[in-house]
Amino acid sequence: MIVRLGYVAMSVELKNASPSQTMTFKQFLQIPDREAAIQKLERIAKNNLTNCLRLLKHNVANEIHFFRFSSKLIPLANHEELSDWKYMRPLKEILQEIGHYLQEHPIRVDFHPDHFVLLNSKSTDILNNSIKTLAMHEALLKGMGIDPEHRCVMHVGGAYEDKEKALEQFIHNWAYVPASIQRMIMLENDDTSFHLEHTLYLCEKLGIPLVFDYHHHLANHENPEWEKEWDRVVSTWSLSKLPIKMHISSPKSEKEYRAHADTIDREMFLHFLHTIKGSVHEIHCMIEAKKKDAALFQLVEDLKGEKNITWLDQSSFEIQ
DNA sequence: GCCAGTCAAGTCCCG
DNA sequence: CGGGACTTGACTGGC
Repeated sequence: MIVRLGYVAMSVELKNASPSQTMTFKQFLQIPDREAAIQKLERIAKNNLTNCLRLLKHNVANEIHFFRFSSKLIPLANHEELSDWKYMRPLKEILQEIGHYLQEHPIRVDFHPDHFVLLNSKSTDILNNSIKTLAMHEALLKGMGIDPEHRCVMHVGGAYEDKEKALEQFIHNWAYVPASIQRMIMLENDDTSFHLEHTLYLCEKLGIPLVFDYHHHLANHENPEWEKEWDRVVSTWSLSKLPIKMHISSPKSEKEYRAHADTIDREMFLHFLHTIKGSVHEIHCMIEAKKKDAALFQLVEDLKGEKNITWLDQSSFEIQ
């Protein structure tokens, strides 16, 4: 089984390369000239995308083939007071530049909008805003010339005091989600409300790939034996052009179990891999650690010399 | 130049 | 039912 490692959004190694610089609405209102304020937003967005390109180059230099973009690339893109702002126009060139770079240096890229994007809300306002935010993600991918299919990881959403009802609400709302956005989505089991079986239920019913988060599963499960459902998880990827992906992180501490540690616990990761090896040809593991790319490099160091592992490059290996 | 506080979002918890 | 915590990185203001 081939394993490729990726990391999230920003680098702790590459300096002054934040892809998430921002302006709050409050700051926006403090600039008296609205045009000037919008130009500042556009400068920030362009700068964020330029930093994304720098991050991609950093990834290529380190043979990393898997990367999650920040979802904060365009500050206030979805704000209701800025609905007249055509934010995509000034970004066309830099997006194309990123697209060209990705054609020459293929890296699997995707997004993970933060959990204010809720597809199972009963409120049409929240649902419509969520769809709007997803449409922004779609536009960014298209601007880069990337097929948006299965490029956006989401959580199921709010529990709203009744998880079974909340799951049915997701199915109900799904019909109102444009088809092009539906096909962008992957669903992840979360650490407080919707565990693996909940998420599988939706994924199987709606044909959505499931991104298994091992740490979330340890924090939130009904049945601890995820292995029994693993084949079902793999099956949700059968229609995808992309290899199965999962999230890997380690608890910060026993007390702050759900919080992410700086780095990845080697033993936990190896245990997981040995459990699933043979079930798929290739798996992509997204490292979600405080230390971002440094945690990935650390994990690679920690796995060096491990028997049954043959390194393919700086971030990929084959495990027997 | 560092540290504490602020900001944004929707949900959830507590009183 | 209302206010604060939660979460995360960026940013601001005070010293």
